[in-house]
Amino acid sequence: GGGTGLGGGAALEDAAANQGLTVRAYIVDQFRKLSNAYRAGADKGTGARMHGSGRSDAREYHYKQVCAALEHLSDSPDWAELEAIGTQRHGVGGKTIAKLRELWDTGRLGRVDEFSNNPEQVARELLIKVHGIGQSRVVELVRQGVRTISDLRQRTDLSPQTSIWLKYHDQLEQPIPRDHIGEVRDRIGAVASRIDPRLKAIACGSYRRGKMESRDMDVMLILRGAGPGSTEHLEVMARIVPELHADGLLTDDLTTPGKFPQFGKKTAARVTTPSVVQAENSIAYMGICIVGGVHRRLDLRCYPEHQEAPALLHFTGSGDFNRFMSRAANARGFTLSELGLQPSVIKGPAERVPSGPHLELHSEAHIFEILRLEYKDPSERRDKIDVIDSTTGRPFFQTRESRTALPALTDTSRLQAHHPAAIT
DNA sequence: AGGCAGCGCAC
DNA sequence: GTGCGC
DNA sequence: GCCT
Repeated sequence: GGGTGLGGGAALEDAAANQGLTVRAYIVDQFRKLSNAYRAGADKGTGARMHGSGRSDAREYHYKQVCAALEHLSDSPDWAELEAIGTQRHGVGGKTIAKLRELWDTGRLGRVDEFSNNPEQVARELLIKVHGIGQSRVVELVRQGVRTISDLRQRTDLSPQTSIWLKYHDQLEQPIPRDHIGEVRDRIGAVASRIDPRLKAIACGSYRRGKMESRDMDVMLILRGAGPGSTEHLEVMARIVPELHADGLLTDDLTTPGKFPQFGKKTAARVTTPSVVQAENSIAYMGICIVGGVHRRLDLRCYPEHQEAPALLHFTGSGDFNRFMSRAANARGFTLSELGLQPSVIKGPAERVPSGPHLELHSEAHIFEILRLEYKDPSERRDKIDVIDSTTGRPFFQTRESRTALPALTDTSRLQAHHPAAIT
């Protein structure tokens, strides 16, 4: 390829330097902007049916893969290194290489400029950060003229969850210091063991991945001794949330913790809807707590002990890592979720159905082992390229050769021989 | 041409 | 069932 | 947008 002539890549180096970034960081930033733009419905906001309209989700996904690949470049890649990822990295194709070439030659991406010069697109990317405003609502709100958070506050048709979240908008945007999350876990753990001494609290999410700061708090409760068939863990949320309000930790609920809305005074849900009945047995809680005088988002979930390993894996993330690990599981003939791991097969169009029992999972490492994936410490679970095929030692989604399901492992009888206590 | 993770909760 | 969050 |  060209670009190795005099001054090749100078425009790119200048653009990066102007922002105080390495060339790699600048390139990743540009593609991350594309991913964010498509998440915010970049090709859905305009009435004109442009080419590719309606593929926002897939493109967001695509550009996330591209960012993962680009993260593995050197600080100052030459053109040969950039071009090489087109053949070396799964998910990077011709259009992406063309965009890299555009960056190399001009230091800019026309598509990014297009988006940042479009006030409606800028508004969509701002407003989609609000809790409860997703791609669908943001497109409609912006179409109706909403441009700023202030505009949004004027609306009378916001969901209760969105209204609550907006009350603390500025505080919720602030990063949470690591220490605060450990403190909240301990407070929840103390309250939990008063309710039932079998309960233990574990902080997951980016905290467990070792980050010094987090965007929210993710705490998991495990009911020790609870096995398959037990439903006791479903009653925990309705009992503990009122206690956490009384303790002064919780200030607002974004989900209904149970059938006692009088305890969660500011609960977002109404009293008589079917969802409240359903919420009697909820395993997932989302709310707002206050630590060190600052309001923070808190997610709380409760699982029986036999689901500890898959739940821990799932809620430790990252989200991208989960998606690609699940895809790897599918390719191996399994379905993976926070509830467990079980053999499954494709049946008909777009339908995957279980073909065997949930396996007994002793630990996170056990899950990696069954799937023949290299164990990754929580701090190493970042993206697609961290999902490693342990039979080759290479990223699961990097080779072009097709992979086969694991014959020995999709054979359920043999599986149960290896793991005699498979769970139905 | 179909798939891109899989689930719980609000509505 | 759709929208949303994780 | 890319893979199968």
